[in-house]
Amino acid sequence: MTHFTLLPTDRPADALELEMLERWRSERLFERTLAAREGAPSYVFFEGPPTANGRPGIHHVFARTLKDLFCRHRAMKGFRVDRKAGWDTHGLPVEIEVEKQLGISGKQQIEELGVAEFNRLSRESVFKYRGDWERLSERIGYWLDYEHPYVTYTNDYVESVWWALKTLHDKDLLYRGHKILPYCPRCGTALSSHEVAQGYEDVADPSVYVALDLVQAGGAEVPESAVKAGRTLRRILVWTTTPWTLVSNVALAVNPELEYVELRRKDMKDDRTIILVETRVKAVLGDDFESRWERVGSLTGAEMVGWRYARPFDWIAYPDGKEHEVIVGEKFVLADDGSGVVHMAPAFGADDYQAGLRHNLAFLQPVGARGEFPDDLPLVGGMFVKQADPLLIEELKRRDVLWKAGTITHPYPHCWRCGTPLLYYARTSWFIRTSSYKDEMLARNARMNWNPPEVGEGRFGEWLKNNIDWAISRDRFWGTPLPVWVCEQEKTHVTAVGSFDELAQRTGRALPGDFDPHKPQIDAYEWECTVANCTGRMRRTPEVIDTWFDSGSMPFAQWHYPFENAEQFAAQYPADFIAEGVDQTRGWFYSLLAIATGLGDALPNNGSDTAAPYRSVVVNDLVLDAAGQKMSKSKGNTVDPWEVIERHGVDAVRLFLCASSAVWVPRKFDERLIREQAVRALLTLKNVYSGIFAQYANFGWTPGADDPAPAERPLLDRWMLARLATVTQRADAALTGYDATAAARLLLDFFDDDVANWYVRLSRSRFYEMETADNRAAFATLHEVLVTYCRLLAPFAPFITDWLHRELTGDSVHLASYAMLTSQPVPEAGALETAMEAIRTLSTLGRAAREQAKIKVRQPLSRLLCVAPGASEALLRDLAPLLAAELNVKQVDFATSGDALVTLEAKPNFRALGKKFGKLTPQAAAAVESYASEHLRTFEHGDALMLTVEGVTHALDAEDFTIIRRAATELVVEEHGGFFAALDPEVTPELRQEGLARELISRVQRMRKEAGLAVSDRIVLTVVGGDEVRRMVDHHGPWIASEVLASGLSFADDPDGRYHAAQDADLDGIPARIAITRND
RNA sequence: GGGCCUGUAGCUCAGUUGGUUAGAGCGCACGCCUGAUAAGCGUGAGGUCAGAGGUUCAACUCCUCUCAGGCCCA
Repeated sequence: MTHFTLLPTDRPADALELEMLERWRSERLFERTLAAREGAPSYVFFEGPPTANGRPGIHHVFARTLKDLFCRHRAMKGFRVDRKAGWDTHGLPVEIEVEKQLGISGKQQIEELGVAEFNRLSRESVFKYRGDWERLSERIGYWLDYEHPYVTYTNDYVESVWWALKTLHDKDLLYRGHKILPYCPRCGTALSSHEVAQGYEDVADPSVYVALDLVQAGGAEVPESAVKAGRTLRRILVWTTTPWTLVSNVALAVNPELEYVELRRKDMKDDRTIILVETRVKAVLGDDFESRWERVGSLTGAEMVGWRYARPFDWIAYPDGKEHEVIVGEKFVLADDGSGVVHMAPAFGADDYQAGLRHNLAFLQPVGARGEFPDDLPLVGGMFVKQADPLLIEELKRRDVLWKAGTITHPYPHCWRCGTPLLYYARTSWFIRTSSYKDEMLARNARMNWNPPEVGEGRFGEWLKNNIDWAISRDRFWGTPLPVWVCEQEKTHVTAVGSFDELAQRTGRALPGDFDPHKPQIDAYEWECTVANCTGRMRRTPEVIDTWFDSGSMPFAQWHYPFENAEQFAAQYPADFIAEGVDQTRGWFYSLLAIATGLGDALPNNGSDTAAPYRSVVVNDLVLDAAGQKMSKSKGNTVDPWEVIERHGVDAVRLFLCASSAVWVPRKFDERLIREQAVRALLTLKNVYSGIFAQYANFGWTPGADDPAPAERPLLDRWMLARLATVTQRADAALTGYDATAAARLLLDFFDDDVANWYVRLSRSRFYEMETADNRAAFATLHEVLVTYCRLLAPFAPFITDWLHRELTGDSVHLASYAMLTSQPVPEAGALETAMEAIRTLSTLGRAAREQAKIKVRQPLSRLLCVAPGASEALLRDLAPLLAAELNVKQVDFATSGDALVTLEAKPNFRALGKKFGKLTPQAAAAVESYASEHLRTFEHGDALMLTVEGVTHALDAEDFTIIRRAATELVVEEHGGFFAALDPEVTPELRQEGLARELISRVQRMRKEAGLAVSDRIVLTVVGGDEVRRMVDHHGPWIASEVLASGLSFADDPDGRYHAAQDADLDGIPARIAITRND
């Protein structure tokens, strides 16, 4: 006989999960699930590779749960879902980790250590945390092939990336440029826009106004001041938040279209004027400036173009042949802040640089790669530029050009890894010309199924519209080396190398067996320039590439395409599905798209009319702490996933993460809520299995041919199966549509509400008496429900569902399909669900009526009169016994319009009436509501009903209003939404007696329990009491005996003999004494 | 300053294409059950749907603005 193991109750939350993990491992279950789908159509998933240089946190659990969830669902739907793990192993994060470990900092110290040694340590460091990631991923049930991961530093991977870069180069999409880039002086490298995006922080910076002397205006020399010796009469006001760039000032910019004003002090102690943009006068000089200043004149920006001024610092000589100390007109100058005059330092600002090119301005760059001024500069020589600000402000004051100095708090980009404020800095860099195929990226993006859509259209789409070329080179050490060789004599002679073979060919000798494409080894490869008549040598450009280019290459590089696995890659591209956090919008989501679009038909299935490289993407938002604060180490509010999992089990954590709110809304991580929602839901599942199903099935039920066919089972069972089919279909649809939250909530609600709280509760007694048809029907139905529910829930809670599914069927749930166990359609399923819904509504109303009448459910009552609109009357009648039992009434009647006690009312349907009557809807509705009962009765009999409102006449039909039946009686009435339950509160002597019998049964059951009797133990029951008790026992004796498993029941005047238990009882106000003895 | 999201009961969240008593869980109050029992169930009280305008016969729902919070960008 099958034995269903009961769930142990007293074990830690995670004990069962740890057991399952061990089982999965020893069975190699993941591999078996893949093997089971051999030859099936593929559902392609790309794993975004985590950087294994920090411990995974709870937000990683979230993202990985989502990835796992949809992959499991599709696998159960019959797809083959390969899931290759991957590791992002290059880049600054790794280098910084090594620097920390060595206690060194910056490029210089790395070079002192030796790049070879540094990169050796980097390679080792990468997997310092790999164990953590693998253990946690396994623990949370994230199924991924960790035995064959792609690793971005391997030779194969690097070679594929080289191929991609060369392909882009051949398409003229890779070029070297000179641009102002955000630059981290500590790390010594430029950052890409998506890296910069991660590091904005509010900081206090100087806000400095300087007043610079104009020396030439409108072609004439500006006269000297009579008051201030050596100064001119006119000055222009300039604003900056980076005083250190004033050292490199070469020009001022005004907006030609803006109005500027010239002002002079009224007191004449100073005869000099100042010029600034009109709209900023009050902000700069104060609201009351008119009491102190007089307007000398106004002028447009255009008028000032070409004027000359004297720069604030004159330490650096201007190069010959370039313009300097001149006012230029630029439209990017705004009047929102400052003075409407912008100082230009072309080396330190993107706008400045462009203006410099347009106006042939001098280019001063007195700042080294470490962000320091040269040693020979006066005053601030050798200082880090930002630290030099206070000294420079002092110097401005000393020179009497400082107008005012304060501080301003504004967001400023910082290095996302080391926190150093970034400098905008002119650098040579390699770029991918992404802006040249921006439109195609947008077109592909529009074809992608974004969840939620607004991230694709808004956040990502808007950003793509403003796409700028991707600066992919990094002046660092541990990364994929840029496979570009440049002629030392002529920089335009450039060769991109696309494979290791090609490298060998170029150099003319085979690569060594231990060939390592990383720095510094790779830098030793060089050859003679092959351009005709050129005698230069080709040397590798020293940079490595942005690690985002590595991860964005994973679709092909994970297969070492195009050197190997072409067929496999073609079958695994593009991805059907990826999922990452919203922070990847400009990270991986972008790099995948930018690379795939740039490569175009160099990749299979990658036409411009596709959604490649990924068809669907699910974006999850942040995990906040319980108070809604962002988690951060500095706040100390991070959550250790291991601790949470140990406390609640990961099934509960996964369920909570999916169900608590839409995954693309930031969710608060509150353990209290995990307990309330997920732990409780799983507990109900376990209770129903152990406490109802397994416990009693073990008395002798196993699934088999003796079970009645679904069509033969009671209506309650058929309803349950109909619901199950509906829920199966809906959960499947939700997951197919990538709505994890809807699916999770649907499933949790279904089990709690429909299964546990309705089907099981109403069926409980059916499980006690074995081997009847009804008993077999109940077990078969509950078995099917449990098995199917395990399958539906398995993608969310893979542990407990697998344990249960194995107990129930002998097989792992993860080898099952996402479908019902048997799935024979239930006739009239929809009507049955509707009718049961009505019964449940009436049950609520009936209970409310009992509360209102203050009659407890144990006291039987004679009659409940109901109205249930919209449900099949035949089904309602068939279901009525359930309602009668639930409410403990002898009879349930459904009112019909013909009943004498019933009056009819019409409830208008505004939606339908609105279409007919438009503006007259309120009047029409009022008219409908006022219809008399008799009038409605004739309508029910088929008479037409015409309604005229203010001369407008329409025929009304059944859609335009709902007829509500009300019983005009003395009964206790509750109603809601057209549903109506009227309870007859009269307790007749017979009912009273039966109520007492129920009281007695209840008492005895409690005593049995307190006496420690098993549910199957037989007893002898003795009851002592007055006449009323005697009559009750006489009348209901057999029933009482069968309910409490009494083989003997006697009434006595006087207690006698020895009992297992005896007690005085108050049976609803009537004293009695009850004694029981076990009958062995 | 720009883009996107969010604001509904004490708390966490639902609320279909606008349709007239705005729902659930938790918590709370009261009660039931005692064959799921270190469980289970019911009933009830809680909301001017952030605020102000507008469109409409009708707005939690659509539009505009404001406020508050969040993410991303300048």
